[in-house]
Amino acid sequence: MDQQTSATLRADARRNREQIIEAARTMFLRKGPDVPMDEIARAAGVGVGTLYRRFPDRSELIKAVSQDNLRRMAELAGRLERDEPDPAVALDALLHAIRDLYLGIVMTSVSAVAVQAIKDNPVIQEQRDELLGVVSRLLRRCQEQGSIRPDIDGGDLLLMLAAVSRLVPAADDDLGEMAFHRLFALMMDAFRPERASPLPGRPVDYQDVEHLRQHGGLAGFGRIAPNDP
Amino acid sequence: MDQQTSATLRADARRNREQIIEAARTMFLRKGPDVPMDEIARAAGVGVGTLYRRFPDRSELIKAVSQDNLRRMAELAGRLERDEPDPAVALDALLHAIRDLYLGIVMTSVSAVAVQAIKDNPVIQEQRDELLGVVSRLLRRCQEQGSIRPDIDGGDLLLMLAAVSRLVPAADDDLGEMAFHRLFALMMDAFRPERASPLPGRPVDYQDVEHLRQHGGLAGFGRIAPNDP
DNA sequence: GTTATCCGGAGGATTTTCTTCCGCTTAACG
DNA sequence: CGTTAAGCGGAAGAAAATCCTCCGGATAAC
Repeated sequence: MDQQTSATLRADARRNREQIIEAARTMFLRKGPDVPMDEIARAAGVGVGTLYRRFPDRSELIKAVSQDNLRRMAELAGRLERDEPDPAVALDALLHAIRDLYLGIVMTSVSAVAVQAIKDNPVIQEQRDELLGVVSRLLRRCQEQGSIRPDIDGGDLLLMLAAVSRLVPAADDDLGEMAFHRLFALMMDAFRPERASPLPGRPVDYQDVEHLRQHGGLAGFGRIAPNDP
Repeated sequence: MDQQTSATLRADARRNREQIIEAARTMFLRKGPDVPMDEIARAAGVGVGTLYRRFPDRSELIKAVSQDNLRRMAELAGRLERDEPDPAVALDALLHAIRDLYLGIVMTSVSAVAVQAIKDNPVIQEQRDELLGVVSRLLRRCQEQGSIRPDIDGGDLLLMLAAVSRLVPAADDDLGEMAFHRLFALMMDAFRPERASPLPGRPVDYQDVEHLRQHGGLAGFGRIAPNDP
């Protein structure tokens, strides 16, 4: 059912499908995972009927958004690692892409439905591993060259991104846009190595993040779909 | 109606009232402003009836929580400014108090209902101004003594706190607790001067935050009560 | 120009959340 | 202790929010 997605679809239908995913990506970030379907449809400029025709239920939509996010990121990550010799520049570019696309890293790494969607699809799963792998390697190289503090791991980065991502700006608010960019930049400075003060606890890795997701250890984490186990 | 709050109340009733406020404080942070009243009641270990008897509707509860938050913080802020000569130590202590109490700075500074509640009560309003004043002064002194980067304002601090506060840990999860403390520390490091790279935009002040709240310029900001104007 | 595909959104069905109400408990006080 | 006024819990009816189907009309494709 998901295969003829882009193939046998009429032009307007394909356009609408993309608009829906785009709108859902932002709305999930802005209002949370149980934002009403009507609102998503309105934001996408289509009727609810169209939304339901393309995505029979909420979890299908979440799956689609997650996979789309992941595909974009994996693509970019691969390209950057291949073409950009300086890991600091590459990591910077990757994080900026997350910001500019409101990519909701939370969703692709953290939602149970999204995780299920990923497991269901070997290609996507490979993309996920690839993406996390690239981030890990870039991070390590940055730490080796001294451009990122040594006392953090990928999970720390992920959690910080998740926190800041929650404050995605409204579409038409310049001040919000400015504040969001600024907050993001401020966050990135937190990872710089100069005179880093000792952090409590220990570096948080991807496995920790997975544990937090599964056990609801942090509010706003996991349970991206209302009826997640 | 709010005056005999602590006065003419039977001992068990007063205890319950406090438990409700405590539970609501955390639940608002964990689940957002429209968390069902039943959940708050359950978390407080009381029946819904008790909750409604004490707080006739949601906005009364939000008001009570906000005022309670503000009272605690203003008290601590005043004490710190008076007794602690080093502004860096004082500011640090203030921020740690916010963390330890899950104080929901968001709510006290940012919700329309909370803002209304504050305007309704001159004493509380004075406490609010006092608190923001203390933070401003401490911040300025820290910047003068070189312990905080000079290119930020109070609003930047507030927004960062709001972002990180959203990831309040679950009650019984050690990993979540650790990650939360760590994230908080990481955030504070972002404000140190040694690693300051040029930030985009301009310093965000309290007035900007107020504007963002009123116009919904940042997701998750403002509209703490479902029917906020 | 024809037709298969797609669209929008009104509105009934369903789920979630609110709020009241009353019989049972308990703190307060002599 | 015993009395009593204050307080409690939570079942259940009311209200609100959300879901999702359905079909007359529009439009891309050829």
